[in-house]
Amino acid sequence: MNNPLGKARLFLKGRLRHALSDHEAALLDSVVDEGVRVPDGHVVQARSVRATHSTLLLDGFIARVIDDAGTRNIVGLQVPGDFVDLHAFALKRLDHDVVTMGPALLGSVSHERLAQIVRDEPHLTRVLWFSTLLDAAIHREWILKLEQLKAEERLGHIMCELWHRLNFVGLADAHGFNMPLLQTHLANACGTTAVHINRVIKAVRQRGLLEINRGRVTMPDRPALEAFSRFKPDYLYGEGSLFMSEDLREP
Amino acid sequence: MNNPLGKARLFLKGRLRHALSDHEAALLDSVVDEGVRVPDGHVVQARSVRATHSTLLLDGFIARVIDDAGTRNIVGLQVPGDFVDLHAFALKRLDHDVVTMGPALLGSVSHERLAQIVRDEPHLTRVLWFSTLLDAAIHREWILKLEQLKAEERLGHIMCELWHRLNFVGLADAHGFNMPLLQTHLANACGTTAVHINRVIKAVRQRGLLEINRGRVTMPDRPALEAFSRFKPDYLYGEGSLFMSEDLREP
DNA sequence: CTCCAATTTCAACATTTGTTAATTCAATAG
DNA sequence: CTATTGAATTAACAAATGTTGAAATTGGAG
Repeated sequence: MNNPLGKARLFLKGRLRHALSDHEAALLDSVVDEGVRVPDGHVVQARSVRATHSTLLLDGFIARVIDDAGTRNIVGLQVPGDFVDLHAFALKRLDHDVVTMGPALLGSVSHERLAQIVRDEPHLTRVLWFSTLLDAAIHREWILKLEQLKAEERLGHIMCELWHRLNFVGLADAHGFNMPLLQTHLANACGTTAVHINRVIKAVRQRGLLEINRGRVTMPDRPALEAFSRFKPDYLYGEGSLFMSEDLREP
Repeated sequence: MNNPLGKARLFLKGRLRHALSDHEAALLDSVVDEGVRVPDGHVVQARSVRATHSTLLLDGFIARVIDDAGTRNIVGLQVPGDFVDLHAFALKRLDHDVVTMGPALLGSVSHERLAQIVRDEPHLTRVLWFSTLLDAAIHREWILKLEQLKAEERLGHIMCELWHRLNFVGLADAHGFNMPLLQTHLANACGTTAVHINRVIKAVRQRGLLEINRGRVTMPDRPALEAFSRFKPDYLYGEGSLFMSEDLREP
């Protein structure tokens, strides 16, 4: 059953969780320590600081943040089940900060343990590698979104993405999801200003596509929102998607 | 000497080429086949098609392209020495097309060989993993650039990035570099239109910061251009940079 | 050389987004 | 309950970018 109650049970859930053997799932679970609760704004891994551990997000939201000349930019978002700074295992120093958005529960794995896995578990290594490339695929979709979409569509797109990612791990419902991000943060993630994101939120609400208020996102007609935002979930490599790497199953 | 004349000699040059032992450099070199010359617009790896090989770019330029609703968007650029679709080894199917910009020379490695490396060479595996995360770091910087910079600065930023990446592999000179991208392509990579990129090229030329014409990029005052574009090269993980992972040296 | 096609350049106008500043609303401490 | 603070909302105006259509330039093919 792939250790369904383990600390790492959400890792790659909805993607290719079944690519892990029972042994691998148990091993992964055993190297994650007990979760630690941290408050809003906690810096999980700071830019340019030598990393010795990597963090599995067990509960809550995390943003990848780059502060530059007084402006705070969000270059990525992570949801429960994401190995948020596995990148730091190979890079050792990150180019950005990893920061909690709202309180969160964090599991930690030492890089010594990860190095053992790379040495002894080639298949699990490929799965871990895969999970970091999933982040890269999401980065590319954000680039695409920023290059070709207007602010209204960008907002819709990011909300659709979050719904799907949360749905993989069982945290979305038919009408939306809960999310601690403020309008300022949405502006930072959409490459626009707080004033403009407010205009845009109002506009999509009036279109009947999306409602956002105090921690709750409501999607009255998600298919319509996805069409409006030109959102297609393939790049998330979910189970059964066009791109999913079923080949990783074979150890 | 890390096999200085080998096919893979440009791989990670300027970054942590010295992280590879002679054995690893020779091994990497041995798994790359003879280079194949391909023309402009050649699709190295198509979106959603099962990949069986990964490609090392030996000469020329390559773009990561996502076509969507008639528009062609460039979500990444690759230069000689880049393992352009190593991502496809772990993902198996890519979310984007990998396309040559101008004629190019391509080396190829089968995924069977890569799987052997992952099984038998944990340190080399980490270095290959690192190289894909370098792409992710560049993706994040593009997101940052698109979120916070105006078109003039975006253009300057992307040109500074290319200069540094080409400089790592010895293909930049003091005053600029050669590049086959047309104004249309620069527009596609900056998230703007061909008409506007033309305005912008004119503007930065008049500022005395950058000249672009028929395949040649000239930077009369690169430090000034970098300041104007808010470009800082750390995220490229070059030798001696803030973020470079010197720790990967230890096998 | 001449012609042709692709690329670059330009102008006029429309739309989107940024900026500044003020106002309203919501949550919480006391 | 009230005061206070942070967040959300709105308005008016400025700046950046998109759109359309045309003209100029360039590099090759013949």
